[in-house]
Amino acid sequence: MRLSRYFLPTLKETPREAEIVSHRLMLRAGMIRQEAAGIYAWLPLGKRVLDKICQIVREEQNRAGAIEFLMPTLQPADLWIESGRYDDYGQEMLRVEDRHGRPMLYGPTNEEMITSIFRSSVRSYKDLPLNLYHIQWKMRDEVRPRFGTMRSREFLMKDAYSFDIDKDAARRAYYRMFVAYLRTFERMGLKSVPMQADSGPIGGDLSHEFIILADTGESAVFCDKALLDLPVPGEDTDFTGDLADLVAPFTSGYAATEEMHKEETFLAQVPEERRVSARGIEVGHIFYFGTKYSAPMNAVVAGPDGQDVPVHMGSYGIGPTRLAPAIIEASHDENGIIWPESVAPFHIGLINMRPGDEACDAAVADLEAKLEAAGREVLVDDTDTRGGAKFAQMDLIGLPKQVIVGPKGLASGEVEVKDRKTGERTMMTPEAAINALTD
RNA sequence: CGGGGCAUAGCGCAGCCUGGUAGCGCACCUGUUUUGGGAACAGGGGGUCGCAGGUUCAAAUCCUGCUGCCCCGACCA
Repeated sequence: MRLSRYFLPTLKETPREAEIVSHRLMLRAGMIRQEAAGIYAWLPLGKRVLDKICQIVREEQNRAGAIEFLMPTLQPADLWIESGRYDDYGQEMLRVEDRHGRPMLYGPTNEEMITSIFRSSVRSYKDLPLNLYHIQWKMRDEVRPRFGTMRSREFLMKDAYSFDIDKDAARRAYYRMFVAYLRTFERMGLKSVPMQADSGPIGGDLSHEFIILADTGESAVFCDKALLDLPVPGEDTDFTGDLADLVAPFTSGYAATEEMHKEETFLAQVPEERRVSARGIEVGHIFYFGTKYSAPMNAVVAGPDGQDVPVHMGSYGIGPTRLAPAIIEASHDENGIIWPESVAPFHIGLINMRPGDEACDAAVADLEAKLEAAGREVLVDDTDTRGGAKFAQMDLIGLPKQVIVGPKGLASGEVEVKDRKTGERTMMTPEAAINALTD
């Protein structure tokens, strides 16, 4: 991609409304633009990041046996009246009426709709287990949206819904998502800590929030440092088996958000040197809720004995529009964003120091073609901006690697390769650069 | 929803107290010189001063009402 033909409205100065670093950097890097309180447009660079995040989420959901589909953003109110949540949800639910006067709503979540879809098509326990997910925009009309897309009113959410014949099968489904979540966040370069969450009226221990530690986190969290060092299950995990043994290490240590925190237990259970008291960002939430929706909405299947029983359900959420700022909170420096390779909008920033200079143009075009042929995504700065400004902008948008092509280097047949994270700069031949960048 | 603040060019701001027909920096356009870590000079374009009323010969400025946005708290993926 050539910067001269791209749409990348970066800002030198920070818009006044942005308080936290990820919000400032997303605005400055031209990733997002605010359209109303808590409502954002995703500009091309931001859209690329969002797509990469969604793709990782998708791959790990699929790996864990979930099946992607898509439900609409607008839902008929009837379903919510049936579940009893239409009145409970209050003003956070954006309600609209269609031209026929039919009450509709912009979905804040989809339990009702998925239950309705399930019950109309699934009749037998033989069709279970089933886990369906989608990645769709949600709307929660919060009183005070803030922190950019970290807490927006309209947000993208991956929500998965599992259906099982009984509680034990539902637990296994829950563990599959548990492991999928650990893997998902790790692939984005995040250290996530599952923390037991309030499971509401259902009770039990099958509700976890996945928290990443960051100074700007919205809630205080407490955990055992040992949990931070646990290895995450690998790609070869067999999701068809019971994952209880894989999950156990993550649920055995102390980890709690402030709502669930019990100081006495924390002090008793965790040795002083391992006590972590920090702030966290919730990037995922999974829970088992039994027959909460299936019973009132009559989502039943015939069991082996031929008798209908309500299915046991769980739901599992990840917010990609929150993950983008969460990753930035975890990975930036004073110059801008530092994207982990896996979610970087482009892998390489290729800077032409002297556009119009024949040798520079040719070297850049050659590098661009070869890197792209090797599957690297390259953003070429071919603008006639001065060098300093190019460097600053490239650092701001945080591409993991930069290649700088200019007359000085080319005089000795070399280009400069720079690592965004370490700042390390190395002169090498274009061929060596291609090798170094296409491992 | 309680408390506080802000609204003037794309972004950051001054002007308002003491009314007189709008300014600075960055960004943008033209030209020249430049060019390896946010260039210099010269010229230029862009604003119904959030909206609606009112006071006045005259309102960005004073008064009233509204709207939007931000921050702290409570609430929430």
